[in-house]
Amino acid sequence: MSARSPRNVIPLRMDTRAMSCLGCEARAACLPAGMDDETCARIDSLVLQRYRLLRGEGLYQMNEAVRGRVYAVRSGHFKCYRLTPDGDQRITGLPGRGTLLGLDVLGCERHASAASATADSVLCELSHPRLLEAARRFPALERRLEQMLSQELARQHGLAVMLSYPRAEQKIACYLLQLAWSSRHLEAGRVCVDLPLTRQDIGDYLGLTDATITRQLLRLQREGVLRVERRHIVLTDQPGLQRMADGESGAPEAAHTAQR
Amino acid sequence: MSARSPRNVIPLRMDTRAMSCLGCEARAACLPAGMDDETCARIDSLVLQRYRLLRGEGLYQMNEAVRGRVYAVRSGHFKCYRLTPDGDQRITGLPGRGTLLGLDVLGCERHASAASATADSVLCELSHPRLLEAARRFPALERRLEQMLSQELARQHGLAVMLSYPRAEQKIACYLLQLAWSSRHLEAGRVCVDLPLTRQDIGDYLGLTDATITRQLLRLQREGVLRVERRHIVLTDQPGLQRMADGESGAPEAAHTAQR
DNA sequence: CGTGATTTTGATTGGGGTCAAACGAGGTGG
DNA sequence: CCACCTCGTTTGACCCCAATCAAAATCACG
Repeated sequence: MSARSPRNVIPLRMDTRAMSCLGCEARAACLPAGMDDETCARIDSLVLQRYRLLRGEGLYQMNEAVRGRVYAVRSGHFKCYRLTPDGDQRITGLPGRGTLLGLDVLGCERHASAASATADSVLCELSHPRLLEAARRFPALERRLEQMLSQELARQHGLAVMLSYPRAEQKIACYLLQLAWSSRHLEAGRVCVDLPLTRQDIGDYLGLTDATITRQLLRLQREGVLRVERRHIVLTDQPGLQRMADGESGAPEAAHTAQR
Repeated sequence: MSARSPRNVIPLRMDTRAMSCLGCEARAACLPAGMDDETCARIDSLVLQRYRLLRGEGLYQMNEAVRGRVYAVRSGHFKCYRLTPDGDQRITGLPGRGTLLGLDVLGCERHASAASATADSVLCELSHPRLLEAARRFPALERRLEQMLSQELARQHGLAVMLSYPRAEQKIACYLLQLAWSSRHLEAGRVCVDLPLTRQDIGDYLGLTDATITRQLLRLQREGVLRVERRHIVLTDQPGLQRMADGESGAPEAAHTAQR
């Protein structure tokens, strides 16, 4: 009902380099991307507070009053979703490390979607008006802000494309590739990803059901392009996965499947 | 292959009030929304040129170099889409009157999606750098620009929600309601809309096929919520259509279909 | 070690895709 | 004015994929 309760507001020590933007692991993907330490420190000084949110905790609810805040994801993952009249959630985005939350409500009075953490996370809270004011004074920040908005739009376009794929296999392959693209950590030479969501949530995101997610993942494993270990996925054949995302089925039957 | 060919660049007379932003029919939905004539005239002076595009003509192609331009739709409709490797299009957005095109490529070198007119249209071309510079000088414009970006993001969220509806009926109902919301012209007391797209394109937009669009439209007609006359649709029972978009089927069998 | 959440698995069904043909309207040229 | 062509729409038959419902299994956590 109410906003995020104050007990979750854990003011982390912000004086150390590690806790400031300077030593942030998301620095390269966040507002200060590509900027020198001096500019980065200026951006850091815009941060009002840093929060720690536990998996499952909400940041804001649907229809909650907008408070002129923008949040940067320092670590963890979030989901943004709307609740339909009949009670199930439709996910509108999955902001991860370095992403800004709250850019979609500038002219609005109330949030059109809710946001909650899908993993233990740390957020940096900024005042939206102060951020804009700073942008006006520092052109580099202004350009970066525009770029991030633009990226966000492009990301949403990608989501629309993914959602309109006809086959479940394509959607999941595409989703996994996206994850692999952002979280690049290797394991025995293979790209591997940790799913930040339950099967249920992945299903909501892709317009499928949890049962289908499970089945398709196992199918992809059977086809030999990846290995599933609960939430941990090892991509053993990334090009093959890419081919599936592009719509080419496992069986190479189609010699000339030009559709249009 | 190449950009919009120069012969389509029809420099319309811009000196008259009717052709300027002051007398534009999209004024209330475009950049100068809510501004006085003086500010509106300033915005008008930012317009480099106005183009007339015929139905089917392209504005830019995928992978075309970005030229630092932003386009405002003065009249008509556009579709933005990506081509998949196997040749069919995935529509990422359907900008209409008053919308800005080209906001999604600020930090990019090349367009990730193509744009073309789905109806005879008039575009206003602006220089992106000059627009931003003007925004810096006029806070009202800056706020409006942010608001439009924000709106665009919210629109995309709505698209994602629509695409993840499980049933074709819901998607189409939702799409029609969106159309009705923007184009409000009445006919014998009933809201009616003219589809700016072919069945094929609507299908691409909603992740369905043209055959399904046809069948669902006729089904909705049989259910009595609308009348189909080629591209012209009369909504005879808007609340009923809304109920369908919300997922409540025609048959009121479900007393407690809580799913989650 | 029990409890609830998450994941897996199975059997069944229906919605929408696919393919193909027929139809209709608008435009062009003879 | 009509023949012709093309594009968009309608319609039908068939089939497959993913939803649904339900139960079992596994994991996470106190």
